[in-house]
Amino acid sequence: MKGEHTYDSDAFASALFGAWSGPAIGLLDLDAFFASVEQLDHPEWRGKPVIVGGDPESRGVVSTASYEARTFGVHSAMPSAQAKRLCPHAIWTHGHFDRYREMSANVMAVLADETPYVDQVSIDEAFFDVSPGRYSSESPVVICQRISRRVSELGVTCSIGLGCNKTVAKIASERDKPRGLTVIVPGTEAGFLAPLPVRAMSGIGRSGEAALHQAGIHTLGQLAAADEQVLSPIFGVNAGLMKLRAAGREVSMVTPIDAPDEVKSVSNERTFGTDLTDRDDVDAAIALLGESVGRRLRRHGLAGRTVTLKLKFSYGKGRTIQRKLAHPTDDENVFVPVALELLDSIWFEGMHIRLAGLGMSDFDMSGGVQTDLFCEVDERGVQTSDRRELSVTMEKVREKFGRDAVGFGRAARFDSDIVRRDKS
DNA sequence: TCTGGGGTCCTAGGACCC
DNA sequence: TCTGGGGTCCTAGGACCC
Repeated sequence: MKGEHTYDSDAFASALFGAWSGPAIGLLDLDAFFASVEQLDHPEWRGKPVIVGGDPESRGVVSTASYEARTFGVHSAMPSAQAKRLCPHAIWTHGHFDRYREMSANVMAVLADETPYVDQVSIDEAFFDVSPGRYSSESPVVICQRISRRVSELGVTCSIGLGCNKTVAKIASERDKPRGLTVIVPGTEAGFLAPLPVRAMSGIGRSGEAALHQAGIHTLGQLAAADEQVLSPIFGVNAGLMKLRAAGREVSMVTPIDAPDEVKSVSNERTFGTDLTDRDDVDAAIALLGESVGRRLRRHGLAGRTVTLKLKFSYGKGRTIQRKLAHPTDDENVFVPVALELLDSIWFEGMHIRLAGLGMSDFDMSGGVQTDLFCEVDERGVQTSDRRELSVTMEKVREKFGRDAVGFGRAARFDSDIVRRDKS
């Protein structure tokens, strides 16, 4: 008997896997998620190639392609213009992210109803722990089949991988899509992983793969057996962990669902349809990015101490510059001028800016309040300005009357076609 | 007609302190 | 007669993920 199976029959699975030994970790991955939601909401699009992504005419990329579009060779992260050539008759949409978030929350609620141990890793993926005896004594396979069925009832489908840890579950989930359930029986994971290319394991990207090939390591089996001295220059402090993961021996923690993931940074960036060369335009773009970052910081109740300005130039290379502030702030009237000073430090006439990004991080508020006579600091030790109230008021107006109700007028310079990516 | 928009984590060098 | 080593903070950049 091989360790890898795809099951269709409840009876067969429960007969075979009534007794599961050790941890049972699942990964649920929603199939072509954004495109599937669009097809659910637009019945006339079902069975047709649907592409969620950026504008083919500017510099957009494909966020998600429906399975019908994938048969034409279209896939995530492909430049939209290329996708358009491969599949000219595809239905295009820029996406409806509030709707995707809503559907994602419904799916996560199904998971939470089955087990309290859920780690949501993205809008369309979550690990869950269904180890027998941890929460329920039911067969993990049966629980996964039920999850799959309940998700289908919501109008979208998922693929699930089940194994002894996250690495195994994740790779298993990719074996059979869409609507697959792939089970790696405990004890068979090393054999399942060994022949796979190193790139199959998350955490190994293009450059990691190249470095491993250089060292003569091509498969996960070879990685598991490799000398840690060889892996150290490639993975740094994680060399030992990568070996363990490749061997299928990693021990995964799946935290209870109510443990909120700590937000480490909040940022906003924008690629322009045509490069910005005028300094006033760049300043306006940064101010606009700052509004969005400030709004999200305040919504999360966060205040950051590090301002990061990110630029990409027309010839491809980029720069990121950071500055640490004396006080944390959630007020763009404070951190946007800092970002503009950072820009001053590298700006030259003739610069072609393809992308500008602005981020805030370093939210640790435990450092205590420093006193500073030269800026306003509120009772939390957060630096503010007399214009913060204006920003807050504008947000409230927008919430009530819509995004375009009020603004500083600089938004009009840039179209807004921001699209997020979904890999499945 | 080469590459979007979020994020996280790690490394390495320099400044600065003892 | 100026020099070692360790620790920590800050900054820039890169790899990776969805």
